[in-house]
Amino acid sequence: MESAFSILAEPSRRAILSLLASSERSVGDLELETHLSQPSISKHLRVLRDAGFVEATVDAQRRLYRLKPQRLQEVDAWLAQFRRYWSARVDALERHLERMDEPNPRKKKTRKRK
Amino acid sequence: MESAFSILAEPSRRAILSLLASSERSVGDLELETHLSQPSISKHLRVLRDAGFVEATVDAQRRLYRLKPQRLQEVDAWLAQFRRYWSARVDALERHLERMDEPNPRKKKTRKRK
DNA sequence: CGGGTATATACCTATTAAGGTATATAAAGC
DNA sequence: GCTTTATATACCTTAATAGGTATATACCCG
Repeated sequence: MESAFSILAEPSRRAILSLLASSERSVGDLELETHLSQPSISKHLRVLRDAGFVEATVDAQRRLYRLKPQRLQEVDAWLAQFRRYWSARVDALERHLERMDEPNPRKKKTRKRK
Repeated sequence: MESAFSILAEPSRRAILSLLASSERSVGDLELETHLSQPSISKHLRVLRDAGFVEATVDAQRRLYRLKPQRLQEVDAWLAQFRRYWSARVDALERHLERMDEPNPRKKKTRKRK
């Protein structure tokens, strides 16, 4: 499966997701609320749907797209490992302790090249 | 500036950042801890540095790379708009209320094509 | 059924970006 | 000074992807 990040790398897709964050929308709605052409919107929605970021329901000729949060949660989860860098003050201690135990002896002879 | 997401789209770069999350490392350290070639590591570090995700200090021939959290915080901030989808139960109410006020009248005549 | 509306897709082209190999730069230490 | 170590960069080739235009599909309504 495509990584969540590679899907989100595309600015138009992020814009679409931001719009869908507030409520579901049709392709036409999205066309009006972005500067994108209709085929472009449809193609991005296809990518987002295949990747599990959105789902659609049929309303006559329209397709109503809405957000599916799981893939975005993945990103949130990946970020967890870095959050102590900005979350709380106490965590500065954690980082300090880790520096005490780095993988770099920082002096003396070195490893060898293959 | 390149979007944080496009930088993170590359799996090797995410791996490098994950390693740096625990402590700073030299290029050689990273080479040993990943399956990447040295030029590949250097090139990814270059991208990460230019994008502000890491910084380096000189230690003789070595360069010691460490994390700079700001760009990752950007991602965290962008995610904020979606967090109510998975954070608390109360937020389900929010979403429900928004659905009451969608941009789709969902019946009757339509807009015109240019 | 026919015309207009809504969305999806095919095809083409251009750009970007990644990996590989080779090489350049620079410092270490004898 | 020469050799080894550490990292950066150049060049090449290949693959992925985005946007555009044109067209297909499907539904609505009179």
